[in-house]
Amino acid sequence: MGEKTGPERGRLRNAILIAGPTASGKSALALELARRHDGAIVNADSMQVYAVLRVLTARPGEADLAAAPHHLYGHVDPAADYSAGAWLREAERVAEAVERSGGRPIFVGGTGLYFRALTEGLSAMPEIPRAVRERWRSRLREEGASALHAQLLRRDPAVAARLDPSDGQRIVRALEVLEASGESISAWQARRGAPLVDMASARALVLAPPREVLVERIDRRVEAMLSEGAPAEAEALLSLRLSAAAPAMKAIGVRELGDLAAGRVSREAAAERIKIATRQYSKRQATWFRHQLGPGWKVLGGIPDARSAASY
RNA sequence: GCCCAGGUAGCUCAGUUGGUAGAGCAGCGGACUGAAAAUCCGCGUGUCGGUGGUUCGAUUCCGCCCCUGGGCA
Repeated sequence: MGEKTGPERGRLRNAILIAGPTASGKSALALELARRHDGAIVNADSMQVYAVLRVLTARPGEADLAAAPHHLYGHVDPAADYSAGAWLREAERVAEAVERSGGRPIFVGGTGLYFRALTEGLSAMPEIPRAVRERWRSRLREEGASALHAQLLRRDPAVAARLDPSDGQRIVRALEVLEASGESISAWQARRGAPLVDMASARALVLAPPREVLVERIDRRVEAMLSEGAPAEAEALLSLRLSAAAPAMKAIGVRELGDLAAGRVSREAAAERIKIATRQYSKRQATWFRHQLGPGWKVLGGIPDARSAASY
């Protein structure tokens, strides 16, 4: 809202933040910390918000949900438009409710951008009319990224210069914001949003286990998912016949298990492709956390256990 | 045992009329403000099966050996 807070200090004191790549042990650590600090777990993962995908996104199961309050898990219709902005608004509402009731919010997830939103704020952005968004996206599909980059170069040269001509997604974003508001996206971004989380009083942990450890845990997790209903889950999502562009459709495993269901690949091959995609994803996450998190984060170089959690 | 095909990057393969080799995938490094499990950028990581020979020079040509697949016995 229009309230005046300090430029850097977030409103929310004493939050706990746990970031880390897939399969690094975030959820278990969050549960342990929730137990010790009367915490309420708040999801900071862009895929775990979606209904339907529980196994495939490694969302907490029944036992975990019963052990501590959990928020923002599986509550979004996979057909809905969702975004970092929508998530931040929900996170703010939930965190304030938790705080009012005397609990302590514990944000857990693997989406770096969501943590940045939390700790640095997100600039206000204009609403993009559906027709505008659809038009630029379809032009991207039909004309390709570099044609739209040329467009952007004409309309907003400074922003175009900063974007790679192949980066269709960001080019389209710049174009739709410009068209919807008449103002450059760089002008919107220059007006920094206020952070929600006060880093000075927060405990911020980022998990960074050795790569080999992560790879091994990923392999095991994928096998477990396959035997715990992931194929049926993917088919359930696919049967909704959503646009291929819907974010939930991009969850790792959906495409691969769709191919399996259609008989285009063997179970073996599908498993291997899911493992590879997950490894690549975890690598991008690790890079993000290595370089993009602000100051004040404590790096944990291994898989946390219940005992070591006492010192966090 | 004989014949044929093949042994080149982690994998699948291309190539060098003799001047120490390159694609895809995998992998590694990086960027990141409302699709972020997204989107994008960069990087060959190699006793060219082994060993002798010919040659100024052999992964390439020749001999022998080893391994794999197929065929004949």
